Amino acid sequence: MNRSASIKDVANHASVAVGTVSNVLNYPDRVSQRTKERVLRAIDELGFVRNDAARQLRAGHSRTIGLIVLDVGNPFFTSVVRAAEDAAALQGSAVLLGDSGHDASRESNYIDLFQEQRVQGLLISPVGDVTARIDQLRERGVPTVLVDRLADESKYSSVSVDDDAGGYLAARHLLDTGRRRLAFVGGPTSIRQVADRLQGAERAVKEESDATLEVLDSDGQTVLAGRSVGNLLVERGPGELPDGIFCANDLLALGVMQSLTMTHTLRIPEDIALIGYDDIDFAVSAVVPLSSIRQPTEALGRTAIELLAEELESENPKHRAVIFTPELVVRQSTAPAKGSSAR
Amino acid sequence: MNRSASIKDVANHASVAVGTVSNVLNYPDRVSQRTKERVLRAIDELGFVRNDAARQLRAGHSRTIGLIVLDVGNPFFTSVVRAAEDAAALQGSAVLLGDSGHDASRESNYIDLFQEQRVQGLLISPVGDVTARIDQLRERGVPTVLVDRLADESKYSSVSVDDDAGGYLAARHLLDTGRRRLAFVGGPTSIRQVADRLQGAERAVKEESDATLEVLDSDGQTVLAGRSVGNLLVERGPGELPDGIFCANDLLALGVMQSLTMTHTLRIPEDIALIGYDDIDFAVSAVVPLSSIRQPTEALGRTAIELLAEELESENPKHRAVIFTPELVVRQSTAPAKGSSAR
DNA sequence: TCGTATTAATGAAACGATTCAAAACAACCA
DNA sequence: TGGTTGTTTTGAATCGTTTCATTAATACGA
Repeated sequence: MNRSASIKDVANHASVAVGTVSNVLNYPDRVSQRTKERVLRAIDELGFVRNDAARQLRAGHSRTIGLIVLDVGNPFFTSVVRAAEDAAALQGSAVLLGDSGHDASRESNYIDLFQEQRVQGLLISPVGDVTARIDQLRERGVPTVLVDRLADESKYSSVSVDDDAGGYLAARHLLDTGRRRLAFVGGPTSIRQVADRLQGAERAVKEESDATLEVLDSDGQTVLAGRSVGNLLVERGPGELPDGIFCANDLLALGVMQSLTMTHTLRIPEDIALIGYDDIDFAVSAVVPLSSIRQPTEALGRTAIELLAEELESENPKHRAVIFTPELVVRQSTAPAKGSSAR
Repeated sequence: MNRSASIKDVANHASVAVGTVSNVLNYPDRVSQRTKERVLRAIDELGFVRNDAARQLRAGHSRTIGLIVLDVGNPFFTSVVRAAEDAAALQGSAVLLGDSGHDASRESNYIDLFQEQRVQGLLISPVGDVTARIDQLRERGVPTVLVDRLADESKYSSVSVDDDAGGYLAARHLLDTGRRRLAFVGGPTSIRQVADRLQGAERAVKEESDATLEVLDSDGQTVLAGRSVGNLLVERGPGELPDGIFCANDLLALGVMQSLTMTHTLRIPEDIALIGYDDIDFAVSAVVPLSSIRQPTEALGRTAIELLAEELESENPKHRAVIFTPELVVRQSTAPAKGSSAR
């Protein structure tokens, strides 16, 4: 059996018209019990499987949604993807996944591919400026929702996380547990996320007249970069040290933690409290379990699908920019210092 | 502009027949320079994009390959996926990715979906026993290659990694660097991978008459499980300790490392050498950079696509089971003990 | 200028599902 | 029995490509 059975084969086998087979598949109520059974038996006997290509050719659109992320290996996106897939499945759509790997040309290739596939809509965490491309897609009836990027609500729908709020949350937590000499460790502030988190932290520190915030630039966002910063810290005199450190992500924090704990002169959290960002799996199983800021990735993925559904339903575009607030996860690395009066 | 332009629109706009437009797209050589230019201009002006559904309806098959993995969040699979995507792109196919999440029903849903999409073939890292399903697919002309699972070569093609060899490699390395009292730390040996790695290690140890191997059961394969095992070790008397530990994966090894380094009584690698498995990103940035066994994930993904291509080309099935050998990655955690004569 | 060989362009048919107006059938009452 | 209403079933038309047998155009030599 080389060619798979078509609806016509099923119709012949069951001695009915093709339209009837189609009705059994799509509008079972229109078909009498008797013929329905005959048709279903024929389907079973022939091992008939719907040809989706023919289906969507007729329908004019597919039942798939394109999703392009910057890096599927990044747990943040992995989680967003999974939530989006689940939400899409609920409304009967499947997700086509593309990984741009921060590469604009790969991104462009995926948009081309998805356009050929006539996806219902596109979710994209863009590499560069894709507004022109998105506008063009919309003209052709393919709505787009931006993911992990705040967009001008009058023009596009988007889902994003408030990094400023996350930074505030982290710094506020350090202050609330009695720390006053804070330090921010983060890569180049040209990265929006880093800049926003720093800004939020500054906002929190300004609320306390006796608190200070020192900014320590890191060379990237890796464990090794964090260790370098940590090594600089341990060489300082006791009076020059911060008592609370907020790292722009968990990898940096783990690196800092390594330096501080390796030398055995500084204890976490007694001498220095430490908090990261992202709440990666490793945070909980660090030598000292790491406090962190968790991003609502499931909500991001789910909401992105919902916004897309909204765009698909209404003809006139009424876009929404949904901004989520991250969540503080407290662990041992920021346990209150002895004798401090946490408010 | 609601409906996107079709090949017919392009033909009208350029005052040629539809067949000519199709030829410009598929066989540019058959078309004269002049008309080719006219058609291309029309395509550009109308923003024409091929409708892939119509295309594959005509062709009878798609240009996509289905890939179902157990967990996209697992770096092992992430890497396999990326390699498969790249290899597929080279031969002009795209990969549809499905994440079964170790759930047989999700797996089954993806197989259904891919069958409706008329994928050219299927790569699958199966949850349960899918042989019946695979046989059925093959009858309908959809070949399948098993990924990360060794299959009976007379029946199926597969790509897998030799865990026994990996275990041997790890233990042999510990022996070669002078260690003699080895320990294996690993979860339930009901997991095939764990059992095979242990078996390989035993094989290496048997080669040295003066070497011993102790098996320490861990409760799962996590950092915390490793730390528990490590805590038991540090309570032992000096004479009862192993001098080389092989952990069934890197997470366990990192946990063991945490326990040993936290107490400051035992040094890595001077007192105890430590080697893991998988070579995750964290291995290199551990407090003591961790030696590990790297699995050739890129080769797995690439080869899976190649085997699928072989199955697609030849009508009569001549399957191959390709087994890859993992690779030793030496880092500081297994640096030779002082004064030992590594051979 | 004519015939022939070569190259280019044409357009109907096919792929397989869905849709929908029309036909067939069934049920019911007068 | 005939008419009316409601329920099932039918099958041609359609979606947008590609294919391929035909036809048209062009080039070339005698």
